[in-house]
Amino acid sequence: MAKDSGDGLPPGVETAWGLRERPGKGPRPGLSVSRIVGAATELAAAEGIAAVSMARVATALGVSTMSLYRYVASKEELLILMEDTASGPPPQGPAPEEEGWRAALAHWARSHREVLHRNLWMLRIPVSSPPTTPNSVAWMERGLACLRGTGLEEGEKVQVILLVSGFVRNEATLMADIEAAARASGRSTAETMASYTRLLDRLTDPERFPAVTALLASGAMDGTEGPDDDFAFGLERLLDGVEALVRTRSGTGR
Amino acid sequence: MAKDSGDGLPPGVETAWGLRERPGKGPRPGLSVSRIVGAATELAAAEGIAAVSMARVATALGVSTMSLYRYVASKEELLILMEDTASGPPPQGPAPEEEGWRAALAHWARSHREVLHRNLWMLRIPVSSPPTTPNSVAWMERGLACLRGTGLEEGEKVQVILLVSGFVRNEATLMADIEAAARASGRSTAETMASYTRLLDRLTDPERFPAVTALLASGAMDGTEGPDDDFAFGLERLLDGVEALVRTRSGTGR
DNA sequence: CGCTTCTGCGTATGACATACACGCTATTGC
DNA sequence: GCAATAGCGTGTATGTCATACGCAGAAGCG
Repeated sequence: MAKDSGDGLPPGVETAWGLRERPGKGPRPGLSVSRIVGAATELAAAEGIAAVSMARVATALGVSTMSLYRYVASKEELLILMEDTASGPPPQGPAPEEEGWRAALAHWARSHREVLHRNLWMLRIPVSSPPTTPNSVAWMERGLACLRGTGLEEGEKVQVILLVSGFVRNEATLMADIEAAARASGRSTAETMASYTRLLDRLTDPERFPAVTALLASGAMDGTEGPDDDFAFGLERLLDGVEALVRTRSGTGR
Repeated sequence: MAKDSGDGLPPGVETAWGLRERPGKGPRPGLSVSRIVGAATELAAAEGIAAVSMARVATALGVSTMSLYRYVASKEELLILMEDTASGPPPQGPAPEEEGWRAALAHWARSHREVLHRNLWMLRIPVSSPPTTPNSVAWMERGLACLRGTGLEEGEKVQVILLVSGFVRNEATLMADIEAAARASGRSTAETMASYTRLLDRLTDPERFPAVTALLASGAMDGTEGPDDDFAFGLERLLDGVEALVRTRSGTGR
């Protein structure tokens, strides 16, 4: 009865939290969750998330497909575990007391972005359930910690964190999409953008789409701004918005 | 030679733009792109995007699976067209000259949200290419138009629009995920949230996760705030951030 | 009329997640 | 020592999916 450690947490996730002792009954396991996750991640990094099928992961490990199900309840669980290990623990970063919440949160956001950048396949995993894996909770923890001393209510802090992480994810996805489209067509990202603007230019009647036409004419879409600038721009806007809120509260603002 | 209207625009998308005349040669088509899209959308609304397979759409229309490929080059194209028709044309909304860019952009964002809310399946479609369908360009047009008179550069306007639409999409996805999880477990969203916080509470050691522990203790996760409040909160932050930028420019700020 | 072109469709291919049942293995209680 | 037991690896099977290919008939063109 008390074997299961509580609410319906998937077995692999329980392993990740260090719960679930191995009851050394049957034959010794020839595999491990982490080996499976490792192989799957390698596959995803090399050929994209679409290449991650139970069959291919199994052959990469030299076992049969069905063996994996002894360690992982479903493919979805495998993906969640991949995400958790790829995220890794959050970085230390500057403490909000020393350099202010803004620097701390900006560092957190940039670290988050780097993780996604290094593991672009993460962006293609459909989100299905709220985060319950150790590292994702740890990231949440660090994000919240950035907002110590701002005077924000706890609920507001979560919202801010969700706002920032959503932005990071979004920005990274946009960039990854462009790069993926470029790679698919065998051209550079700049060429891809250029052909896209040319297409838009051909499609948009200046009368029906004056603002788009003006945008295209301005040359702003010619890709002189790199993705790093885009990210920095969005993050500054976001943090400005948060700062406006923080200033209305009793925090020091430091 | 000059039959194809230019760069590699998918045939169904060309139809959506009104290009591509029917060369009345063969037998009259018994189907149409819009009928296919309609059936697929009904299916998605009723059973989620996962239920949309070429086979099921075809049977819903009383034709064979392969017939669909006479109208649509691939399933991906079908999804794009579904998205376009479900979005519909953007709303008129207040002109920035009358009520200010902020009210205009807020209205744009809310309308965007309503579309997603009415068609939750849209959130599950993997984004693959930059928007080239008529309605998506029209939405972009209206978004840009909201920023008339702000003094922002064209490039900045796109970034702001991308920022806001990313936020809307993100917020809607978060909410849809919770609702989906609730429906899957047969409980209400409030119960689902409660069981989630209980789970987190059990997992998080107060020493390792002080901020999360404080959050849980504060009762802020007890779901008294509805999703509408969350959305309004995030949007205000975002617009505050944009406003900070606008104020540094020569625009009237009106 | 004959030619071209487009239609709908049947069949086939190869990939996929996963249920199920079997035989085997290490440990535990006796 | 020994049997019961639980965990392990795997083979086979099922049902679903997107889509390539080729055929037969229809509609318009000359």
